[in-house]
Amino acid sequence: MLWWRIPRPHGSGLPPATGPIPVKLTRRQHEIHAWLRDHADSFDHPPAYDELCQALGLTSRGSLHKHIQALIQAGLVEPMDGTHRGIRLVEEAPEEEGIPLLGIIAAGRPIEAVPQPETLQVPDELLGNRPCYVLRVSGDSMIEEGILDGDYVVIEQRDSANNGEIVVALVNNEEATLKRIEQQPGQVILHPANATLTPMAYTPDEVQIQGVLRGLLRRYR
Amino acid sequence: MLWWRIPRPHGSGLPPATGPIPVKLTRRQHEIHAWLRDHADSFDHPPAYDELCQALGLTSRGSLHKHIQALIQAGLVEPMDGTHRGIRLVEEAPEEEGIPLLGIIAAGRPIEAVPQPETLQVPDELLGNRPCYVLRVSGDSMIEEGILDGDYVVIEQRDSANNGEIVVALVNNEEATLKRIEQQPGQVILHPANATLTPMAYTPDEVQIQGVLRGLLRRYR
DNA sequence: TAGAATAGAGAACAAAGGGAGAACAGATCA
DNA sequence: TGATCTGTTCTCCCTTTGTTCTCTATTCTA
Repeated sequence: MLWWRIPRPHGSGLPPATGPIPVKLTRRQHEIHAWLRDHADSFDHPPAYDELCQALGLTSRGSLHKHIQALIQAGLVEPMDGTHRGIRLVEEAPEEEGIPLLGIIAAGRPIEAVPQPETLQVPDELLGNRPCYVLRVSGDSMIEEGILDGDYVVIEQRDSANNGEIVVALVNNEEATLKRIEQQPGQVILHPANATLTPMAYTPDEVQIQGVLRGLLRRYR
Repeated sequence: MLWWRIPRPHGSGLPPATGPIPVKLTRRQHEIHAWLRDHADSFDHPPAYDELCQALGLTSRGSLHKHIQALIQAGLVEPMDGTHRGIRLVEEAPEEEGIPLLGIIAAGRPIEAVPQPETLQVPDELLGNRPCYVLRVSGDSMIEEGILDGDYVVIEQRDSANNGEIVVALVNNEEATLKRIEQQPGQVILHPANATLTPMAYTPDEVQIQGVLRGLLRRYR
């Protein structure tokens, strides 16, 4: 199970559902609500009672009506005031804000974007003043700095860095890498922290700084 | 998220008059409460008496009822006023302040308490079900595990551990240390992660486990 | 050692949960 | 406009679930 928080896309600015906690629901009500959430996308129209009955294995609209009524009471389903337009879920309140996990960084390859943008709850202490993002580290190129395979690094978005800082650098517009940077007149050296790898030198225009390391998170399980 | 836990408002005690008291629970009641907390994740709905009976190896709902009633009395379980909605734990109100930074741990010395108790904002994802605290690491004894001088470690309060876990161990009631543990019949070996240090073996009664490493935070500046 | 506390089994019960189906009224559409 | 669809209301029924009881076995305690 992923341990970070996946934000819900908050599409329409509908009335915010002010904390209707599904805990008050009965088992069946919860089941139906879950079904609606999971299948909301597969309908081009909001499902009518009969469609829903069929999908849920019910024969009686009246039975379903009781459950939907409870969901409306709980603020999870939009009340339909006399209309015949199907069952619509109330848009979920936007999830607590976090820092986006943009992808996986492995030395020598472009940053591999994660399929769907997730966010990580990052302590304020690890953030700078500028916008930040999170990358998952793949590989051992910085192992001697205590940055291990699987760690999450908090990166402050910047296009320049001080010597000695650990940066996310884009080399030749294709390889992204996490390295300690040393900038000299005419050349930029990227130092790994792994005895089996050697520092690499580039011309300044080959290297583009994409951010500076500000924090690190690791989870043990 | 354990969605079926009820948040307990800490201003107005939810348990009517009894309050969040250190009520004397019997052994079995404590067992059942612990089981509920540990297995909360594995239910997608509050468990009914019958489910719980089956899980706990009971044949009689009536027997279970007595225990649950005691837990309700103790304010640990939400009273169900005539509903048939399953057993729901009362959840502690979310701690806004964060996790307490208890002190600094350096191999071979007692944990040095910080002068003024701070709290650290720790992502939920790094926390377990049990109470946690944070220690600042001093020294390089676990450097090869990527735990550096100055890192903050999130420790889950426990008095036992599995082999291979990294634990906070109190040796001879005076030295606290962060090490990987190996428990064998008759001896406990604490493995550092630093080539300049050697594993140390103790008798089981010399070593007291104070917690298990759950997460790590590092700040670069 | 007697009595109390703890723990469980199992029967019986009332109420809630969940569903079927009929009937109805307003909305929708041909 | 009339036929149909859709949400609503209602009544009846069975199952599930929490509760209450009594009875028994075990463990703890004065």
